[in-house]
Amino acid sequence: MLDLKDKLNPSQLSAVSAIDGPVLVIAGAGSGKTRAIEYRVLNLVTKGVRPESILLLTFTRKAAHEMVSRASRHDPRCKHVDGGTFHSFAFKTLKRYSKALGLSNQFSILDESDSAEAIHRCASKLGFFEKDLKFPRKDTLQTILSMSLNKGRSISEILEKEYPHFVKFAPDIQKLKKEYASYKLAKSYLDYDDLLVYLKLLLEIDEMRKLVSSRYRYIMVDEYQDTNALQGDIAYLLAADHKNIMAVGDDAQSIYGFRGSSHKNIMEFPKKFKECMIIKLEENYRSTQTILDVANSVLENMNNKYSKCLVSTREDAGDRPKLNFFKNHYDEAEWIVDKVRQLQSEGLGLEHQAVLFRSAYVSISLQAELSKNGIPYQVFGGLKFYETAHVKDILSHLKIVMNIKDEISWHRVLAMIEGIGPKTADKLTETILGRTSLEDVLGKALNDKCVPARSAKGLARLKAFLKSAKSCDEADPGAVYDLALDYYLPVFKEKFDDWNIRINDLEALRQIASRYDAIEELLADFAIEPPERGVLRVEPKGNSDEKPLTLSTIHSAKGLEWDSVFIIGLIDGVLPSSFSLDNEEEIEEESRLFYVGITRAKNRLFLSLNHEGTRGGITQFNKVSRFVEMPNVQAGLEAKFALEKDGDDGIDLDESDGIEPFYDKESLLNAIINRGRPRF
DNA sequence: CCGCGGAGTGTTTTT
DNA sequence: CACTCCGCGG
Repeated sequence: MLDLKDKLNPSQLSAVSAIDGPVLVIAGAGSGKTRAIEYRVLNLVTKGVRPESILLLTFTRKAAHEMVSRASRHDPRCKHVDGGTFHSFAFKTLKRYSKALGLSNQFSILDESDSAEAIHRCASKLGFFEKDLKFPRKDTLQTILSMSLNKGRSISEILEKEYPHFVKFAPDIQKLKKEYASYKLAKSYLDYDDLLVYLKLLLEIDEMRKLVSSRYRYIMVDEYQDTNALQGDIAYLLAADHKNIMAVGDDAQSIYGFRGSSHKNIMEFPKKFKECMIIKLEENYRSTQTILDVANSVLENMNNKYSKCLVSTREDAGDRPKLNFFKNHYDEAEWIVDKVRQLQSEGLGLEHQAVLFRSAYVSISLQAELSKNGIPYQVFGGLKFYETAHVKDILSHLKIVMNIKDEISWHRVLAMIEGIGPKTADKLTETILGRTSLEDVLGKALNDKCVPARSAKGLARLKAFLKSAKSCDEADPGAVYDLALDYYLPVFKEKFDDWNIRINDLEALRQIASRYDAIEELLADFAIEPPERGVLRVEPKGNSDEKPLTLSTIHSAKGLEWDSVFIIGLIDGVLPSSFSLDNEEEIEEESRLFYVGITRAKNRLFLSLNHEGTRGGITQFNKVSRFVEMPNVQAGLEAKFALEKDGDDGIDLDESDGIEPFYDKESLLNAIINRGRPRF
């Protein structure tokens, strides 16, 4: 019934047919990796493996879902395959077995800013902000602690490398680390890192590991190059007993070094699993050869050589990727809008096109231009929806209904009330935490005596909200949400000048909330796998049924593909990011990022930049990305302007293709003069 | 002790 | 430019 030979090449086939034992698949970009995973799941299930015993760890839940649903089309049993990110798997597993670690399973998840808040409280308690030294800020502290964990380095090492000016605080931060850890334990809080740390601890208990690995007999880990040491250990532990593990990855696409990931896990996989089978998927089914030529050149120019050289299986060479220079970001945005429209009129729907960028802010003027032209779009990456102040505000109200021990949320909710500031909120929170039930809190802890008179009204409203929320059906998150919104709305309007814009988010959130069966699930999902802001921000002005154009950071575009891809902001200081410029390793990561961006394109690739950068009101000239200037890369592109020395060697100026980039003589001159001048 | 206004700072990528 | 920190008036 399964005719695998027809659908797969020999390498894919061997990956798919491997059933027991460790397998490492090195899969180049566009080499049909998703397809291999899809068919392997299918093959396992067809061979009688229970789908529930297959665990598919991927980078996003979307990716897991995609592979599972494709496999399910061939065999509906595949739907029961378990999958998700390391973090969501950790959450689920800890919910189940937290008792083994002596933890309550009623924990709340702290996202990054909650965690920073908690760290701030701990640091204040230790008096670190009182000394008139410049102790690091809470976000910096959070980053330092998290980095130390994810990179497996001591706090001193991290400080020396990344924050040399803070080295003298190493002992204090060490103390803070302990304080923060015990704080979290006391409050039943887990931050993102704890999810992994505790999962690893759990799996190190022989009995528990046996339990978990008898449940999951077949482990598959996608994007293995982007796992960090902790995740590598978890993968190892999951498979330690049965050795049925397949890791899939591509060392050339490792782009999460900043989070402690490294392709080391790929390198070490064969050492950890001795008889491991190694399979390479090298043929590229996705892109035209001209696109791959540029991608290959990017890799060639790196010091860390990658053996890979992508070869297209496609007959058509395709158009040469284009490089366009624009005077400023308005022109760039306008041109992209025109081009997108043009492609659309040629029959290429918006859903087959994508605009990619290094950092979200680069896309702001494009977003404005798209809206102006009624082109629907969705943005992936950048500031998350759930990180905005108003969303965090309203979620805090739901959190305290669910968990009266949630100190951070209580504090946030109380301090919003008129007349209650940080101090009073502290005091109130403290008395609240001594109580065991919400009734108790409403009756005794929250009384008017401890707040100024002008806060009485707000406090009474809060109590009324909590009372009705508690009596509300917990299985109806929509109803509870409405109550919270009712309460929060006046506060919200007072707090934000731009509330009329932000209110869209709160309404979108209402829709999402009503889709859940329990508030607890909603809150967990929001912390661990939050909806992308973009999904909610589809511009409604266009034709309502039109599928939107994708705007995405390159990071968030990982694993995806489009017919036509625009990569904007090819500026030194943007891609590569200015933060990476003094560090060889980081620049290499940036170039892999460029590589990932390029290899998303199937048929058409447009690179662009604009020269008129603005910084603090002063106009500066942006210098073209060093990646584009690399010799073979430039040769592979059809550029609109020959810059500087190159003359017209290998550059084809004939085809104007309706593009109107421009410079007048003077600004071009300026651009050239300013080359080499550091931007920051 | 709250909350406002001014000054100063650092500014990416994600679970 | 947005967020945080600081100092002052109420």
